[in-house]
Amino acid sequence: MAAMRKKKATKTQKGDQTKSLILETALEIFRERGYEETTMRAIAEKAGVSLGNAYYYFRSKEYLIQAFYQRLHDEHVAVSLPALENKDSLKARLLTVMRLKFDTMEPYHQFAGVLFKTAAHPESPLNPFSDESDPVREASIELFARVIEGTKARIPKDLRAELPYLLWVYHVGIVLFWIHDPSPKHRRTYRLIDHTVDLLDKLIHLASNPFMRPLRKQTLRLVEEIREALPDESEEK
Amino acid sequence: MAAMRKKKATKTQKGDQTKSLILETALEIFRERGYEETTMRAIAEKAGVSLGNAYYYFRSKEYLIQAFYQRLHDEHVAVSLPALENKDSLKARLLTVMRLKFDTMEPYHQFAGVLFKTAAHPESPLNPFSDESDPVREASIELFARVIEGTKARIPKDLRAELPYLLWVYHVGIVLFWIHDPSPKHRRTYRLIDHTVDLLDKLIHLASNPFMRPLRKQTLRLVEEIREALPDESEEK
DNA sequence: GCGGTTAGTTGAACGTGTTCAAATTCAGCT
DNA sequence: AGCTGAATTTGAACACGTTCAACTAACCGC
Repeated sequence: MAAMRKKKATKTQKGDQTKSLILETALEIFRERGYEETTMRAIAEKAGVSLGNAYYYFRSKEYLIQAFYQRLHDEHVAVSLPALENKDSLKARLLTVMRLKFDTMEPYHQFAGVLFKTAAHPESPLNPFSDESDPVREASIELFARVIEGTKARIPKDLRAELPYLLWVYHVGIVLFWIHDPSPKHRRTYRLIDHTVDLLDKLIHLASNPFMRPLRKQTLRLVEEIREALPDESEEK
Repeated sequence: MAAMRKKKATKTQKGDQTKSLILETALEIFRERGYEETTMRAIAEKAGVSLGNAYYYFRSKEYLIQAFYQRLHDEHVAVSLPALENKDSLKARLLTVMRLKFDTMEPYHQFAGVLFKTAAHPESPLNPFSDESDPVREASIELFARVIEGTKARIPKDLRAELPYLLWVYHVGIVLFWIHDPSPKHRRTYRLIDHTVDLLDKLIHLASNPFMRPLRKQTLRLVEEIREALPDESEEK
């Protein structure tokens, strides 16, 4: 029941090696050809292992994406933390993190779509909403907590507590937009970020107004209810 | 380029018959066994046609879902319109339509997940956001326009114009929740509807306050930008 | 060393979505 | 009736994700 880090622990050093060899190879072909067009056979062949061996380490093709997503997040954190150091305002900090997110994802745009395709499916292991123990989601929310921690804005406690999660949901929305964004260099996504961050900043200040307290309370209660309802079936067979 | 109603026109009366026979059969097995567990072979066999024949009328298994979604919407409209007749307030009207939506979808809960699984994929023909000519989406937004038309609430023109679309997006969100909702009879979804409708009602009134005009304008400009960016590739081969 | 247990690896086989060239039906025309 | 071309129908073949029984390699206690 507790959150365990890995799906299937490799027991040997050699096993680790093989596993990451397969993952590297898979990501390489994904980047070149996209997800659908990459066959498990091609991955296995290029990695120099048997087809069955790939399935020994990754329960399905989808699980390769989860590994990819993990890696992407690590990279995002790695570039975000230094960039945040000299930023004070909530707006600047959020803007920084959001922009860097998509800088990081850039090379994978064409096959990132599949992430949502599978992620939205309730029974998919990649579903970002269910599976309480999903480490990537937790870590991602954690990053938004950092964004907020570092600012001096006067935000009520109740809102402050939910804000990391809310920003994470917001970021999922922008990712969804980005996936569909056909504009060159995804300029539209960046413009959308600029505008939404500006708006969010204003909304947060508005919501922090004592005048807004009842409505804010009601909204937050709702958010909490939704959060509770979602993480359920962590089937972790 | 113009919105054409059907993907692939059947040219004969007999063709129409075969097509709907296949669809009926498919929906029946879907309801019994779920989407993933239903094979095209099983559909063809039960319908008494060949495998290839099913593909003559439905380009892929996914297209069967689109047809299902169309039918579901028709049914929803059919029960919604009469129910709206004796309701005046925006809140009551919205509540009615939302509840009926999920009453209608109830029998299909277990296989509705696949809708989102594929719908979120940018290249999927089911993607509810792209494909300008998608008749189901248009019709669905139209229903929310009806919800608003029938009320006397004083809503500014600019907001009134975007509200049908915004409510449609809201409804998509609730559907997403419902798909994941494991509570018996999906009570949680209904509770969520009650709460969110209440909140939306308040928000709409708040946004209609002259005091809120600048923020409202900014938000609506943003919504418009997002809407413009999305519908793109209607590949209609 | 040896037996035994566990980890890792193999590739054939299966089920399923999809394609396609060929066969069949059918309506309209001469 | 016979012809023609389009609409419809067929089923074999293909490609791919996934499974699994069997095999090999590595390690551990004796």
